[in-house]
Amino acid sequence: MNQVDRILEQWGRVRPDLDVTPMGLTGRLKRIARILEREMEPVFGAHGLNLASFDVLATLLRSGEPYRLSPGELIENSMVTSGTMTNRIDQLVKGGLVERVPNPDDGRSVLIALTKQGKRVIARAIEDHVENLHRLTEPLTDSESERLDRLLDRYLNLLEKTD
Amino acid sequence: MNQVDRILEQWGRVRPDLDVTPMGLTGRLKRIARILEREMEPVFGAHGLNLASFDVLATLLRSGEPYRLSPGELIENSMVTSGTMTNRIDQLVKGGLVERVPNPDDGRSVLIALTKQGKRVIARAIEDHVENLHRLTEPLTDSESERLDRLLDRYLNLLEKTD
DNA sequence: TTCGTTTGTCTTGATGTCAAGATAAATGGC
DNA sequence: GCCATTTATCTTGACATCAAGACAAACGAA
Repeated sequence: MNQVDRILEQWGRVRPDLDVTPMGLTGRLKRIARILEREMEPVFGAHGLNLASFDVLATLLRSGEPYRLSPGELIENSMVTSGTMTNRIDQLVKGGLVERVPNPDDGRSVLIALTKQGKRVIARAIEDHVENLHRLTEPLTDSESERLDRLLDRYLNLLEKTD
Repeated sequence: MNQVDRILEQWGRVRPDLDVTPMGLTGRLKRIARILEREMEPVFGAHGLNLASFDVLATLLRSGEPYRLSPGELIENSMVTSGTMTNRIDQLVKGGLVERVPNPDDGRSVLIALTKQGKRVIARAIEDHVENLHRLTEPLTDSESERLDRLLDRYLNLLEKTD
């Protein structure tokens, strides 16, 4: 009996007219996501990063050579607004991890490029992060992980389709 | 093929030495949680609330008569810091939805009590919210919802045990 | 070519959150 | 009963985010 179950029970007592079944699923999702986020942050911190800066650098690294993307491309990958991305980039520029270079194909745009130091930092951070993810998912059996991943995949596809 | 799958594929190309399998599960979780949150906000907004104020009011309502809890109890329910809860309560007091009353059993503490208006607002908001949750989970079949909920329940219990 | 529209990025102001510490009451060993 | 410690809440300062709008370049229909 965990926190979410207790919440469902309370609603059943106070508002028995409501069918709160879906709250179990969404509540657990939210809670798990929150816990995972908090477990990830210290690993980012060990490399001088936070969730936001790690997110941008990792997107650049996995885009492959020459490790350059426009702010617009970074925004698509991160589900944040343009103002947020400007701020994230500013911080990274200040830390010397990326630089803004003019986009030769579009005068309105710039390209965000990993610096040498930025590449070094994210290349190491991603290793620790992946190791941390293994630690965080390993309590589940392989079969459970697979089934959970499949169901999440299906749900995500359904949610994205609805928009 | 969605965004998360694309990310896994990119990592496979750029860093084939890393086993990024767990990233699928955690990435989808995060993304779904984010989408759900954004789908919920407009419903809260329709009642003059946001996620934070809805959270506090709903906790008070489902606690049952006399709809009073200490800030500490609210903090336990919401996974936020004490400073955050102080701010949330301040906003609700300003809006006339709750009031701070002295705690007769403990001079350090106060009780946060739903006002008449607060109770009216949250009682209506919770109905719309539950209806919205049904909409958001209904693309899944009953069987899928159940299996997903069971797996999330197990994962949440495992994560909370580890702490 | 021209000029209105679209696109890509940045700016501004407000808000919600957190960490760290302040404050005041309650608790407990002596 | 006294005082150090613990507990409950609030304060402060910093920061990430968002919505709305500003700005400049690119586009496209006439």
